Amino acid sequence: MEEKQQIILANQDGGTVPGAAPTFFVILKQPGNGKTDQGILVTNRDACALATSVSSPEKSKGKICLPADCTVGGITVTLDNNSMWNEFYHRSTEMILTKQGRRMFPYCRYWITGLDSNMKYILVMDISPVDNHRYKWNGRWWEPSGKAEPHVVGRVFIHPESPSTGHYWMHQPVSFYKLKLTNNTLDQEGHIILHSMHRYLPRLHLVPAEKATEVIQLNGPGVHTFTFPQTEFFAVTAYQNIQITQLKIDYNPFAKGFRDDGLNSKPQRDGKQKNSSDQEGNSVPSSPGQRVRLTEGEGSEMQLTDLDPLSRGQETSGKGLEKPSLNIKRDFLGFMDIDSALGEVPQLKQEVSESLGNSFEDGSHVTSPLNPNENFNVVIKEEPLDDYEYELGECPEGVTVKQEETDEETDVYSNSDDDPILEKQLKRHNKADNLEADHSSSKWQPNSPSGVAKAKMFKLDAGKMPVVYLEPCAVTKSTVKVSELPDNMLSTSRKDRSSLLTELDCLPAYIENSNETGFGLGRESENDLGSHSPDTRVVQKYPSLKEAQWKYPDISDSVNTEKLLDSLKSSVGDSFLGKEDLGRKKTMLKISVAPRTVNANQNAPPNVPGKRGRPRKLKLSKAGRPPKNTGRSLTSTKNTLTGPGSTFPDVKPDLEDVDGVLFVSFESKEALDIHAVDGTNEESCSLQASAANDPGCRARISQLEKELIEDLKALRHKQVIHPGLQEVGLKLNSVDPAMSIDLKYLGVQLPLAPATSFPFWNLTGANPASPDAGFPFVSRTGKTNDFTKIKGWRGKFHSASASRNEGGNSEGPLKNRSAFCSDKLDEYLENEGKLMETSMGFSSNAPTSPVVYQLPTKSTSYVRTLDSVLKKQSTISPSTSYSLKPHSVPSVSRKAKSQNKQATFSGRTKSSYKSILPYPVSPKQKHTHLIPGDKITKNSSSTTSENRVNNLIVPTLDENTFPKQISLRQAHQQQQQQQQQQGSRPPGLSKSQVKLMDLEDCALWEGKPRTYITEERADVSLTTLLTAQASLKTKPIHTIIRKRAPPCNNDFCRLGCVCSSLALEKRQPAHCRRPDCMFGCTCLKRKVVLVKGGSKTKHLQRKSAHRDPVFYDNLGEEQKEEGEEGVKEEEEQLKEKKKRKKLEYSEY
DNA sequence: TCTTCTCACACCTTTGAAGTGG
DNA sequence: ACCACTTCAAAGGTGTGAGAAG
Repeated sequence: MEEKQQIILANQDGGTVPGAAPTFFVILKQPGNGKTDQGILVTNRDACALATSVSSPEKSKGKICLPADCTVGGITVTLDNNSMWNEFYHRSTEMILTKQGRRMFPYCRYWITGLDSNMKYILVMDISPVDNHRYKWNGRWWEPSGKAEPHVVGRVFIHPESPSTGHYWMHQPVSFYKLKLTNNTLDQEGHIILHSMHRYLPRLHLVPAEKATEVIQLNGPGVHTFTFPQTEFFAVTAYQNIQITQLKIDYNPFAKGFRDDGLNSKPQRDGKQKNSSDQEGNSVPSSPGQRVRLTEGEGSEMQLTDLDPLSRGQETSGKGLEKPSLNIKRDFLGFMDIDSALGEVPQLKQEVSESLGNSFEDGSHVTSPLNPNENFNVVIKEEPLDDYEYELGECPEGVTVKQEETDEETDVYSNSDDDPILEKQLKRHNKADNLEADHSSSKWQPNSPSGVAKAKMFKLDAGKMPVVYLEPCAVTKSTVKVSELPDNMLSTSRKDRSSLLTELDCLPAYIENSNETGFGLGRESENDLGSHSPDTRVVQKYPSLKEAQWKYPDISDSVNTEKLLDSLKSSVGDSFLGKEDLGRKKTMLKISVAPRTVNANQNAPPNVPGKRGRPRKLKLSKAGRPPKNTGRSLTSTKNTLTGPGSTFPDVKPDLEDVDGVLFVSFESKEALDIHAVDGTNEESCSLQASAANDPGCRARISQLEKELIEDLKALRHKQVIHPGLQEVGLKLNSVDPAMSIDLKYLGVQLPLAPATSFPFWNLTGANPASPDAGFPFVSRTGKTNDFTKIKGWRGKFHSASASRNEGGNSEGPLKNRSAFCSDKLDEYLENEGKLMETSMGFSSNAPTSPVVYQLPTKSTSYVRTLDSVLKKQSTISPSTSYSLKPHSVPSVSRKAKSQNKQATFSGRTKSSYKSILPYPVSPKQKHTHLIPGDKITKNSSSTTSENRVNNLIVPTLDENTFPKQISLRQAHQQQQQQQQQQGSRPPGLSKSQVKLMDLEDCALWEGKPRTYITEERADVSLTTLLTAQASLKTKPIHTIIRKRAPPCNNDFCRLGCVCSSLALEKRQPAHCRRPDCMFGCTCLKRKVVLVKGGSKTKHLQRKSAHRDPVFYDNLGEEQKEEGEEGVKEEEEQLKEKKKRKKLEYSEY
């Protein structure tokens, strides 16, 4: 078959040496500089392989491994993924063409050396037809089948990071993985247009940009072209050779799903590949198992089992195969692993590479003037076969260019004459300065508003070489020569590590959005210019790589190859010459580079290295993810949440003030399970200390544990209702999971009141395993209410539960305990209740005892814990700490910190009252106190002023700062007691604060809520706090407050007096006011507060954000809803009367 | 009828945003 | 506020297989 194939090829190629691989048609060009004997150096093996190469069966190809190096003019380009290419090449590489463009796999990735570190280069890749034939797959190999269709010239791929300095190019692999192939001749995306069932060879053009003028002739001086025969491929729309398919599947990470171990593994496909498998089985291992998969990124060297030793020796690196993934880093690491045995570069090898690289050197185009000393410095990029009839219609841009171009370059283009262009090129080099000025002034103005770099290749006339334009970034209105780029762009810093960035910036055109379709037809747009090769950055991190990167294979084969090629060159070269004469096409590269300052370049957004990913859409909200405005959700959540410090269920902490708020909820079964499993035993342990004072407590705890366990077993969906809620008759089956209900209408106080006041408190509070699942979880930042989204939530919950065993009331052991578990909440509540009980009995002078149970300070807890809050608050000024009574307002700046233990203890209570009174005027303090408000502002989009008004004017008892179960009323009583004992205003309180407290007390005793704001009170507050915001005084805040009944001490109010609520005017429409309905008026349904994110979240958040967490019951909302809000709520209330109020305490 | 091409599909990787926590 | 890290979903790459087109 090989011979047959050779014959076919020879005949088909006509004029070529029989057996000469088309690959060499492209490559070989006998230099006219008298270096003929150095012509193409290819080993016999390679020659034979090449002769039979592309279309020959794998068996013949399998014996060779084409060299990875190609040296031209002292510049060596190494095909980085040579092994993979060879493996594909052995099976006749195929590349899929799609209408939208398909990437190459393997793609071309090179290492380059020998460049001038300071000089800038532009890397251009094009794909040229290997011959003038159309091929077909006969089931075993490719065979010519007719004449090729006209090649669409003018499509090139300019490396997105061009131009960059040689230093940059040499310090990292140059990848062209973004190059896309298409068979859509009308493609406007800038992809390279190929024809299916044709044979192509990629070419790398290295164009010096340092002194290059705007127009660069690709076959001009200084331009080096490198080709690698192994990169030859057949363009197809569907894979013909199953082996190629398998290789692709094996090596391409995106095809992982089709691997044998994958779900999509393709069954053995006989198809067209009738006998090929057998053939290959003998020659080249094609099975994936035999190949080393680099997809795993292990960086292991490819095992070239199918290659002979010589071939192996030619591998540039152990990692010959391109890893399927684009993970450059891994690739790079793989590259690091080089074979030291390969050592230095033999000169002979170099020559071979050079000759390969010079393949198309035209006899007429000799050495590059830039490199007169180089034997092969002149690389002539002629179309391999000029007999192609280039499609004029596909490249009409030339006209456009001419129109745009008014300068001398335009003329050059239009002339498209070899000599004139070359001469001009040379002239430009000689007098670059003059030309630069001219060019810059006359350069074609970028039309792209998006600043996208566009590469255009124009086919001026039939039979003439196209001209490549780099459309400058639209940012710049005038283009400049590459040589005119600021020197600082080449600064040392850039040259080194930052070279990438700077270099990228140097090319204004390269922007990710480069692929504009609107550009002219035939425009050579760099579709992916904007994208950056990921490789680069990785490599830069390893500057030392360069030394190690080079492996020079044994060149023994190359010598033979050279001889062989020498014999071939004459015939081949002649044929090319003849064709070239017919219609030599010159590829000119016009580079229009916008002048940039260094800074501008560095700041160029489009070329951010490492950002090779697609631009991401701005997501307003992700479906599967909590909306970013978590603050709102938090607010809403808090709106319905009842923190331990809240006296009334509906009293929510400020949105921001997560501190001190205990969010106890189970949003998932896992959490519940954890709780159920761990909490039982742990709870008892943790409560030992707290219950130590109460001998009967343990027994009760044990009993409750059992009950809870039974409940867990019995209840559907493992829903466990908090005993406190059970007491009020709440049933889970009547609860809408998506909604929560204002508990105050249920008469439920969470945390529940002390046992003395509420008989069932002990029961509830002591319940170690009481699953307070009804509390929706809110993350620390309030961004999510799904604790499963918290990193390591599982472990943390477990650990938190486990930590319970450490139990005890001591602060230390409990620090790391999570507050998410309801058992902890119960524990906390219990302790708080006891504390309250105790504190109420204490003298007002006695400092508040610390909370027995302390929550984790930080880190392990995902919410701000009470402990952390208290600690934080404990750092408040001594004046606040001195205050013995809980109500003392910390007017003193937090700067003053009390470190004494007593201060810490009292700080908790103190802090709870800190918010009761308006904040001090001090801006700093204000700021500190208003932090919650600020957050609210962020989250709820409320204006700062509004927040401040709400936070300041409304005497807020920040739930966060008042986490304990102590009710405000109780606290106030304590305060009163203290005040009575002290007989004077507490130290640290300003007169205005004291006055406000008095007013508060007055309101209370007048049967109004403590938060009742009289005009006088509002004035005082505003005067004190909002002097700078006089406008806020205008807000009729005081009118919002509704009357509230004083504590009634009625039996039916044991869970919390609802009389005041019922007495409220606002409540009338929402409640029948009948005591029978205190747990939930079915007569007049009260609004339902949405806990979990929903449409109402926003609305509720806003309200809750401004709410006084403690004193505000539902009235708080009403207060907020002055004006429109008030009307709205009225409507809402009426509307929701029909709804059934439900409280969610379910876990799932 | 055959070859070639197109398209939707499932699967996969890549990537950056979002979120958490120190 | 910053950073490191994790998680997630969107975007896009990939080959497949049925069907269309020639």
